[in-house]
Amino acid sequence: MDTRHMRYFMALAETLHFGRAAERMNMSQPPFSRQIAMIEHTLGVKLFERNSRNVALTPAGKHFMKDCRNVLGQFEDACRDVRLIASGMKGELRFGFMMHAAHSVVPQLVQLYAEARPDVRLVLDERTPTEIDEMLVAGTLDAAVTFDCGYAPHLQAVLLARERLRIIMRKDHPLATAGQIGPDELRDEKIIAAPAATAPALRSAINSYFSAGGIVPRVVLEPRLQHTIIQLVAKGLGVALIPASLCTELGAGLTSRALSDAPQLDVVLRAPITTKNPAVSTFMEIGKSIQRTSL
Amino acid sequence: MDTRHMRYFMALAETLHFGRAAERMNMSQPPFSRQIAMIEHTLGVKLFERNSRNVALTPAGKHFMKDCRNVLGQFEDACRDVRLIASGMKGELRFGFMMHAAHSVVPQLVQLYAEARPDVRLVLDERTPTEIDEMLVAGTLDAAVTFDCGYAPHLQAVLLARERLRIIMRKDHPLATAGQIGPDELRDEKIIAAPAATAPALRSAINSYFSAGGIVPRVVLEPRLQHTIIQLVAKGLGVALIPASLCTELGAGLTSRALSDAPQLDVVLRAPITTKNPAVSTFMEIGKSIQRTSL
DNA sequence: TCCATCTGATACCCTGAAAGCATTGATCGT
DNA sequence: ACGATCAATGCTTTCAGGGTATCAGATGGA
Repeated sequence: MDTRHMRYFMALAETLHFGRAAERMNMSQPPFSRQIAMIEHTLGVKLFERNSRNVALTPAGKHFMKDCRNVLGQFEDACRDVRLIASGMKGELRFGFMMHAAHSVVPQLVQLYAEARPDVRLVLDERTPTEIDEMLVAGTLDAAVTFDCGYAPHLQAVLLARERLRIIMRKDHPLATAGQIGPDELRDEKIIAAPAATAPALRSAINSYFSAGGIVPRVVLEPRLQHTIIQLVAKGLGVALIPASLCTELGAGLTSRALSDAPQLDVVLRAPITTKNPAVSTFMEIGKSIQRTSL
Repeated sequence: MDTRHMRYFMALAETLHFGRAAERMNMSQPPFSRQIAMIEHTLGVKLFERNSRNVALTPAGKHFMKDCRNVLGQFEDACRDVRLIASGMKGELRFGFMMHAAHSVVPQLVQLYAEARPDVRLVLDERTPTEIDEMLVAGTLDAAVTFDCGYAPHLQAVLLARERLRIIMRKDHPLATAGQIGPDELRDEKIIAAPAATAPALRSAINSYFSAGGIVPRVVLEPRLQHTIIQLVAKGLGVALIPASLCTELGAGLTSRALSDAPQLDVVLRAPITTKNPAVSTFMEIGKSIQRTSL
C-alpha cells in the first residue's frame, strides 16, 4: 500500500466508475481495475461491491474513504510545508534581544517581519548582551539585536540604529537642574551601571566617556538588569547612563538629561553567517530596511 | 513522493547513516542514497547536510521528520482500521428496538455486545415495530429487536424471548381483586391498545385472544406509544394488555394480573440477510447466546 | 606525510511492478 | 434476442528502482 494506491481508491470511491476513475488517474481502465483488486487483496478487505453494472462502497470502504482523505491531505501538507520551511516562508525563528533595544528597533523589526512572514513563529528571548553573544555562537538563537562589540567572526551584522547615552536621575537631584553635564560634573556622583561581564560594549562606552575626561567613575552598584538600574536610580542610590530610547518612559520621579559629547553606541542585528535557518535571511533584509529609515 | 519515500527519509533521519538506514530498509546503500537524492530533488528541498563523514538534518528536514511521523502513523492506522472494520471489530452498528423490549433483552444484548466489541459504536434507536420493519428493509437499521411477525423475506431472525401478556389496571379497578381473568371478564372493559398499523403482531395477538373467546374487544383508545398506553390506564381510561417484562416497573397507582391462557409473543432479533455491515454477525451471535439463557 | 578505513556518490545492469492494448464475459434496456 | 456498457482477464512492454562494483572525499593512526 502506498499513497498512490490511496489516490486510486479515492478516485473510484468518488466516481464509482472504473472507466472514469482511471481517466482521472491518467491511465486506462484495465490496469486501474487490477490496482483496485490489488489494494483489496493486500488489505484483505473488500472495499467495493461491484458487478459489471454497478459499483458501490462497502461500509469498510466508506470509512476507509474518510481516513484516506485525511492521510492524503496531511501528506500533501507535509510536502507543501517542507518547501515553505526551506524557503523561509514557514518555520521558527529564535530571536534574542537586549532590554536596551526593547523600546526602539525591536518592536518595529518584529512587527515588520511578522507581517512579511506570518507563518514563521517568532520566539522572542530577552537576554543580556553577553548571553546573546554566547547563544548566537551556540546556535541557540537564530538572530539577535545587541550592541555592536566590534570584531565577531562567523557573525554577520546589520547596523540598525546609533544611540546616544543620556543620564537619568531623580527629579530632586541637583544635576536635574544643572547646566551642561559632562564627565567633570559627574566626578563625585554615584554611578550605577551594568557590569562589563553583562554588557561589555555599554560599560566600555561609559568607562571611555569618563576616562576621556580624566575621571575615574564612582560605580557604586552593578546590577545585571537594565530594569534594576532604573529602579535603583529612582530610589536615589545614584545616577545612570542609559540609551536615549529608554528615557522616554521613565517613572514619575525620574528625569533624563543630555550629556555633552554623549557617547554613542551602535545597535546591530546579528546572525551566524553559516545559519541553516532559511527564515533568517529576510529577517536580516528587514533589518537593513529599518537601518535606512533610522539613520 | 510516496509513503515509501517517507519511510526512507525517516530511516535516514533517525540513524543519520546511509548504510545503516539502508540496512533497516532491507536494501543496499547505493540505491538508498539515490532515493534520498530523488526525494530532495522532487521536493526541491535539501533535507540533509552531508559529506562523506557526517549526516545531519537541515531545519526543514527536522520539521519534515515530525510531519512524516504523523503521516506514516495515520497511514498505518487507516490500513489497520479498515481491516478491523471489515472484520466487525470496529465501526458502527445502528440498532433499533421497540419499547416493549427495552426492559428485558435489550439492555443485556447491548451490554454483552459493548463488552465483546468495544470499538463498535452502537447507535440505539427506539422505534415502533412497524417503523423498525421499514427501516430494516430500507437499510437504515443494521439490526433490531421487535416482535416476530411471521414471514419476512430477506430478514434473518433470532428468537430472544417469549413473552406472555398481562393485563394492567388501576389498583382501585374491580379487576384488580377479581379471580381468574380471561376474555369473558374483559367483555365490557374499555381496552387501550396500540393500533395494528403501529404494532401489528401485538395487536393481532390481543385480537386473537378475544376472538378465541368469541368476544369483540371494546378498544376505546389507540395510542401509538407504549408509554402513553400505561399513562392512560393510570388515568382510569381503561385497561391494557402489555408484555410481562413491562409490568415490573409500573407507577404507584397501577397493578398487573396474569391472564388465563395468556397470549404469547416472540421477541426476535432481526437483521437483513444481505447485510453488508460485518459488525452484525457477532451481534446476532450474542442474540443467540441470550436466547439460550432466556428460554 | 602517507596509508588504511570509513562513508556517501556514481556507473552500469537487471528484475518486476505496473502500464497499455485487445478481448472476454456479464448485465441491462430496447 | 441483441446491442450497448462496463468490469475483468490475457498478453506485451516499459521504466522505476533494486543489486554489484567502484570511485572519491575525509579522518585518524603509524
